Amino acid sequence: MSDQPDKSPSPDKDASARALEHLEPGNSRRTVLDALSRMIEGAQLGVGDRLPPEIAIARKLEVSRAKVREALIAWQNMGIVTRNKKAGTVLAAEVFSNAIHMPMTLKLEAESLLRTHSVRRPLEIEAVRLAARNITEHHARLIMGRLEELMAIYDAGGDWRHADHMLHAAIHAATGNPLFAQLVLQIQQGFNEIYEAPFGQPQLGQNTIPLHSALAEAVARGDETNAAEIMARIMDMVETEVRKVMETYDV
Amino acid sequence: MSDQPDKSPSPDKDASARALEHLEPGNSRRTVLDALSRMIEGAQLGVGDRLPPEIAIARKLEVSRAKVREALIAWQNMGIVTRNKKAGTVLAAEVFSNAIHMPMTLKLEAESLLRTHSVRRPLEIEAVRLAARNITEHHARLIMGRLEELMAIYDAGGDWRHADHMLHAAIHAATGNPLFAQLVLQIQQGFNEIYEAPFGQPQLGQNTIPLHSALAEAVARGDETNAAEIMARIMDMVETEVRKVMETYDV
DNA sequence: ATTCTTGATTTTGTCTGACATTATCTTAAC
DNA sequence: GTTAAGATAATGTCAGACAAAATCAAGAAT
Repeated sequence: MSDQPDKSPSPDKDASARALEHLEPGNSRRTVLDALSRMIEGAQLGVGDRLPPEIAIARKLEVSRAKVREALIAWQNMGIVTRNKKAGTVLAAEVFSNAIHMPMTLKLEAESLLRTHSVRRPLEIEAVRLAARNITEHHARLIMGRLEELMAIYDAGGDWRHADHMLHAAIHAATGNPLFAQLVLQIQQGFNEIYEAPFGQPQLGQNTIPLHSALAEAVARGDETNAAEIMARIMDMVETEVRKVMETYDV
Repeated sequence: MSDQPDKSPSPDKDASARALEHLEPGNSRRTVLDALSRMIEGAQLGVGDRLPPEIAIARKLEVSRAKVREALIAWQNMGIVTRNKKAGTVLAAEVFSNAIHMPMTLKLEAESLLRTHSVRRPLEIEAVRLAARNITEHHARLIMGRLEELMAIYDAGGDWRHADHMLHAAIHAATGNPLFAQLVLQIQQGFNEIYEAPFGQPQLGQNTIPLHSALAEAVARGDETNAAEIMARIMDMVETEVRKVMETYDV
């Protein structure tokens, strides 16, 4: 058994202790988060490092534990840290002491993912239907080209998200109606913003990639019904995955 | 001294008391925010209305004040509510707006009527399907009320467009997914902008009004299939009308 | 020697009750 | 009528205790 420099045994504890020394009382408004930011910067904490326990922070900062708690929970809600019973509070995203005001990124309200998805679903289905109906040789070639790129990256185990997006964009283009592309793009962005931040699990939709071959072919061959059917199946699979993730994380 | 209906002295208090009755214990994780969401929806609270005080919520929900506090602070951080000492917690944004941080600045201007319509179509159909599936007595009553208003104005030969819009809004509300309302509203606005300016013929969709009775009833009775069918017919009729107008004016 | 179990420990999660602070409302004085 | 002082009601803060859960370590069983 070789050493595992990736997940060293107790870097957290070191980091946590080191970090504590960078905390100073200094009481004023917005103290806690600022102090923590300075601490993180000063102690050079990175993603995966552990923050000191609430009670230690509270003592060092000379405030009550409740106040520290609320501050840390605020960060948790922003996806900056994760919090677990014995594991403590762990940095999940880079924190820049200035950028903490984070302009109200999106927070995960319980069902926002599913809501977003349920709007995307009919649009995507209608889009492939239209694309199949209005398919031209030019667009068919474009779609099959994008499919090829996607499958190459997917088979190689790379990050297929961009390629996936390009394939869908090609299909939207084939509808002859740019509104579909615009709308679905925006919805998709909203979806990703909601999803990636809190869960940090980029592989949502992975299972649907193999289905994309059949989808692209159906569209290229002009088979409206089949294309719509496959897209419906893809959308349902995504929904299932979303529900599973939500369950896992008890959202 | 005349009364001031605009800034009534204590509407908050009314709202706050009314709201309290929509709170139910139900304990699990993430309870508090969910319960509050339901409360806001149930009591029909809007921007500017006041939530009950922390302690009242805590008692009603049978949890500690600290827990309620953390939940409310989370919403505060999201910009959903504002909190002040004596003023209490006040709704600052629609609760579900956080699900939709998307800019949603659709540039519909240049697009043609038909393009707009073909995006609206699947959304409206899916919306009535969802509305019928999730229909509640409250929403059913709301929809039928709006239908009555619409038909009264229509029969009297008045300008029914606002009433029509209100009916559709009620249906969107019944879906439980505010994204539908937002999207369709924007698309509809784009549609109107494009249409009214060049053609100045406000009665587009006139023929579909009689169908709205059947639509509203189908939704209210929870008949997904029938509702979707009728909506599809309505959308097709609108499309036919648009084509006719375009032909007439040689667009 | 390895695996499994069991218990101790640490940390967050929750509750309780009290007091401080402050924005608003009320009342009284000018 | 306007201003000023006090009462009030809400959030803000604190301290201390216990519960729950994840990790860690030691010992037992294979």
